[in-house]
Amino acid sequence: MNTAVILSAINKHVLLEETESNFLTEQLIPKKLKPAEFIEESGEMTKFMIYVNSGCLMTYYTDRDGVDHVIQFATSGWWTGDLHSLQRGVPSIYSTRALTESEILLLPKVSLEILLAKHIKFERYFRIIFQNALVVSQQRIIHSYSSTAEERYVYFSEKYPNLEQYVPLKYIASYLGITPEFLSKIRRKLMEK
Amino acid sequence: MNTAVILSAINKHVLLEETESNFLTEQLIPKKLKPAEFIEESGEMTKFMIYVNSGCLMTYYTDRDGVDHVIQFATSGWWTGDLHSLQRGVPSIYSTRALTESEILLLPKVSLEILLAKHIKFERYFRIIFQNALVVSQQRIIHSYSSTAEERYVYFSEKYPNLEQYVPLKYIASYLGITPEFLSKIRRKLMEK
DNA sequence: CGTCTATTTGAATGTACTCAAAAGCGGTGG
DNA sequence: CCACCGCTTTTGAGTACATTCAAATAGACG
Repeated sequence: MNTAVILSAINKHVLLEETESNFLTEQLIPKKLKPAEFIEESGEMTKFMIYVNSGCLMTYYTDRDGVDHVIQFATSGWWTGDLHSLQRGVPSIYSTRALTESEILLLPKVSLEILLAKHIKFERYFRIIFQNALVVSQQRIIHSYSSTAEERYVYFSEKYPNLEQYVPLKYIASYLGITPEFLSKIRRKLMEK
Repeated sequence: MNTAVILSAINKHVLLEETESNFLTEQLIPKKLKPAEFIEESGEMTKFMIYVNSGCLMTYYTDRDGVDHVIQFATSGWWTGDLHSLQRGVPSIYSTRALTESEILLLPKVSLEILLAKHIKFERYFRIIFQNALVVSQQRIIHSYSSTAEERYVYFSEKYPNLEQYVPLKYIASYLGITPEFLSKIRRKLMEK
């Protein structure tokens, strides 16, 4: 496992100096995950940001009725984790686990803080990352309010065509905010067309 | 109208130098809005970020059926506007207008870029702002998926008790993702309790 | 092959929407 | 000061979208 991928991804947004690249590389903790393996469980303190090098992870929230709600699928090139827990030092309300064999890089909270304080470029990088994520998140809200479940599903499968191959449908249903049974009915209806 | 409010708000996150405060102050364009007055219309390029000094604005999206979907109410101390349009230079899909008499400060796109490039503190400030907004946005998604319309309304009125006094119910319904008729029925049901 | 989990199916139900109409409410002008 | 206008909110009946629950079927893995 190496850090070439993340460095080139970051360099699309900011131009890192040699020292900055090196510093980041030293801080990152590589880790491999097996399918279904947890990297973060709700109730725990979040200790790092998670960068996905390869594979696919999902982050979900379990409500008071015990129902899971997937809030994000993270594939190669995505950051994931619970920002709120990380920043405020409160227990996380999310769990994150691998859906497939995955290679990830962990950036510990302290390292992130040093990175942000000492190396200006990273402030810029994360500002851009968060700004983009915010735009996407707001678009998701709009889309969930102005479309039917069927439209949301069609949109989802067009946007993430490959995800469907290895993500169980029930998690996709959860991400779309519907029950697995209803997703099944939507899919049958679409097949018949 | 003055900039003391915004400066002190920013200083809660980063410590601005005198020169930085001054530079920001010079860039900000104060503006007063009357109720129902637009500051941004969908289809136009977004030219600035909007800081709300006083009053209340709302940002909404009009879907292909002509239905409005409120995505944000911005009261004193909030930033609003269309980040996506601002950053990418594409026409905005959102409209923003005042709900009450409001005083706002406009930060032009170019000024923002200079601010970010030349004054490190602002990268940090906006990184924090966007990060917090992202957390809130994700919580809103979760809440909209794991609660009924009634629960969402109760939560909303507890979280923004004052908003209800001057925001028409139909916009609150829109923000909650329900029809005005249904909100009316929810309210009656709650009154009867 | 058996077991466990995911997916599908169907019937009954519930939540929220649509449409149409009435009631309320604030402003404006005669 | 009241009548009228336009807009918001309420009401009710009928409907549609999505859920629940129970059970059958299909797939994956040891």
